[in-house]
Amino acid sequence: MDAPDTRALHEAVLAWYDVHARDLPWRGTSATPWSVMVSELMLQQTPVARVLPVHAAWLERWPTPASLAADTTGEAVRMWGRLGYPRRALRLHAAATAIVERHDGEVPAAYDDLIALPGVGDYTAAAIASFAFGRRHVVLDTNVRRVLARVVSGTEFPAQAVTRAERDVATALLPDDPATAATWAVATMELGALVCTARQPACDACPVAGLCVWRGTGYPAYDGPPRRGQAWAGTDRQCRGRIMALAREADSVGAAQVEATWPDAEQRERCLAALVTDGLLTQITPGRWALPG
DNA sequence: CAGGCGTGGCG
DNA sequence: TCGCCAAGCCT
Repeated sequence: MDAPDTRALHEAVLAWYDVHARDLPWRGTSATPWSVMVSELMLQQTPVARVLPVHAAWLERWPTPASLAADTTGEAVRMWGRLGYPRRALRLHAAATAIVERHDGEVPAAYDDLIALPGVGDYTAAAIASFAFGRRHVVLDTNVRRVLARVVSGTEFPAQAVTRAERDVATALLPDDPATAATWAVATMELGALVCTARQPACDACPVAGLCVWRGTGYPAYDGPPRRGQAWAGTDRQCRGRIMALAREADSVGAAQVEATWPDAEQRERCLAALVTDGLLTQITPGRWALPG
């Protein structure tokens, strides 16, 4: 089966998005670049439903990069709540500081300026430039990668890391007009999020089912290397999470409270020290810790 | 560059 | 139930 016709693909996906796009607060003309940037950091590895309330509260409290930069990292971590990966809160705070220092408090529009900010990698830089400023960039997130793997390449899942071939496919498919390219980017992401999902793709509802190589070749099973899972029980990540949950809920925590969170003393102390090193906690007195003030 | 880094919902 | 998954980044 041949790769789908680019024009037919564009028309089908864009028409579908026009009807089915979710009305998310960081989309649309009223969303500021800062709102888009905050959403992108929060959405890294985190479902939309969990981001929505935190994003709203965050922008209410810190409507500009300067307002966040003027507050403490500890307050940023506290507001981050249970979104997970709390170092993202530190990076967002650091990015806000850099934006004030280097860009006069305005979120930059250029990819090169964006990717130089803490917590902003290739995907996030392309996403902000595209969604907030209408620029033309290849936006390769897990959704887009899965959609292109199936529709164009005929495989159920993409490789572990982005390959050159994969980027070439995405580049070739990117519409020439910047505004259309930006819509294409968000539309392919949305298609992956709502229809072409990882576990149970809703091909009946898919606008490009008739063009899809994976479907057209009978849904060949994934035959690549085993996909990386995430260990959890007993790991440092779980231990760190327990300690951070305590710290978010109180002004400060004592050694006895920390002890009660985790039985293995050596691991507990190691994680506590690492959290301090990471800047997520500070030792305020001997045997007492708090979010950094 | 493979592995570490949170959290919770869902099939 | 429990493994898989959710708009990655950093080292």
